[in-house]
Amino acid sequence: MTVTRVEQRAATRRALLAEGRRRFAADGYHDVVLTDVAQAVGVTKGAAYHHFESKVGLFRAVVAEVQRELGERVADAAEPYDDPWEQLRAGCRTFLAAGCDPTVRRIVLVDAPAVLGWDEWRAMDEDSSARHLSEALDALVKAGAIADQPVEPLARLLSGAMNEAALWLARSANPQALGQTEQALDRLLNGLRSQSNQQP
Amino acid sequence: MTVTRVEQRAATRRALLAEGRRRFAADGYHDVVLTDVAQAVGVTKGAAYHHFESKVGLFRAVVAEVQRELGERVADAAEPYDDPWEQLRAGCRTFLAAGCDPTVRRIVLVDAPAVLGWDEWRAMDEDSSARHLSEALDALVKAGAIADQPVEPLARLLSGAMNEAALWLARSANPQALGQTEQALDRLLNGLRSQSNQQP
DNA sequence: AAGTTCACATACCTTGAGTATGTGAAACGG
DNA sequence: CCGTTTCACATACTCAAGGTATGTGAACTT
Repeated sequence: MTVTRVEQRAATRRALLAEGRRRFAADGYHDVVLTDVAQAVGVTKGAAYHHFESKVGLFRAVVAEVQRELGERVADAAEPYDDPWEQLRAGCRTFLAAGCDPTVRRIVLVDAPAVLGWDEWRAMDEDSSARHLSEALDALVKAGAIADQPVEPLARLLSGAMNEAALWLARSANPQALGQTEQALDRLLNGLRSQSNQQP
Repeated sequence: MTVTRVEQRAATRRALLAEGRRRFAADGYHDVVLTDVAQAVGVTKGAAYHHFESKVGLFRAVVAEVQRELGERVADAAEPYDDPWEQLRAGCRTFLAAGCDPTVRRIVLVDAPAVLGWDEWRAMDEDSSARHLSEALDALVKAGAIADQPVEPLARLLSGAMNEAALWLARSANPQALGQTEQALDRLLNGLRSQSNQQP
């Protein structure tokens, strides 16, 4: 019952990643101690440093994983629609809901910018979910559905709006809050429509 | 040339606060070492712990100070206008510009949520700048200028939008970015106007 | 079967936050 | 004016945790 090295290596790495993810989400980056993460997985700190160059390195890998999953969920939600407006709305709503997940919330939205620095965080965000937003807006501009304008500032505004709204929603006890936020977001987006194209 | 104790105490506290503010803004919370802050001011770490209960305590005091100044700037910018729409726009524009300040950026927008926790950060934000936003929106709803709706979700969306946009603007080399962001924000806000009230 | 690689374990170092206690000058009471 | 108290710090120490240097045994190679 001997195990190959590549198998073992991959298993350990996955285990460290999973345990780190759990703890980073539950306790926040600062309160997680690497030795404990390793011990919980049945290895020592040395193993963690063999797989990741540092505590930040493990965190970075976790952030990348969570971001990638988030991006996929957003993309999957938008994909079935043909109308770019509906794609945008579906993506936004999925993001709002997903951002309330404690893992996304704590790891990606709260800790990552401070731990990795805003520039790196933004680069990772762009690679995953924020890219979909820019693309959707770009499609709407090209289709003439919204006023011709630079997409980047708009994408940043909307991305930040949804990030913050998700953080807030996760803390809200009001069950209507999600629906109200979606409505408010719809109103804001509606402001972008070309004049001939307004909806009530 | 003997100095009273209250004077001395106040002077030391102010100096620690100022030096901490400089370093937190320049290096980020994690890379600032309390001993160095104290030494730069001509006292030892003991003094810092006498005035603030911890490193986080000093940081919290700095955040509160920066937040308060920011809130005042926003309020001052809005105050001269009578029209609530113009008050909102002026406040938003001032916030966008102020958020690019490295001190606000790093201390308030990047580090504070992770270091103090999102809940405390939000409470402080609400006490200073975000409150003005809610009040402005509330006035617009009551005046019938924008559709009747819960103000809180909308305020969160807009607050997050401007926070993120400010972070992005600070990193943008494009001199037109600020103007483009202001335009995009205007378009979004315009979507809130009551139907009878749309503007080009 | 001998040698090499490598996925870890072990032992150690270092930094920095936090604490416990000391001290001397201002405040205060007589 | 003098003894006492207060307090704004300084000094010396503890401890947790990130990081590093090196050892080791099992898998892989030849």
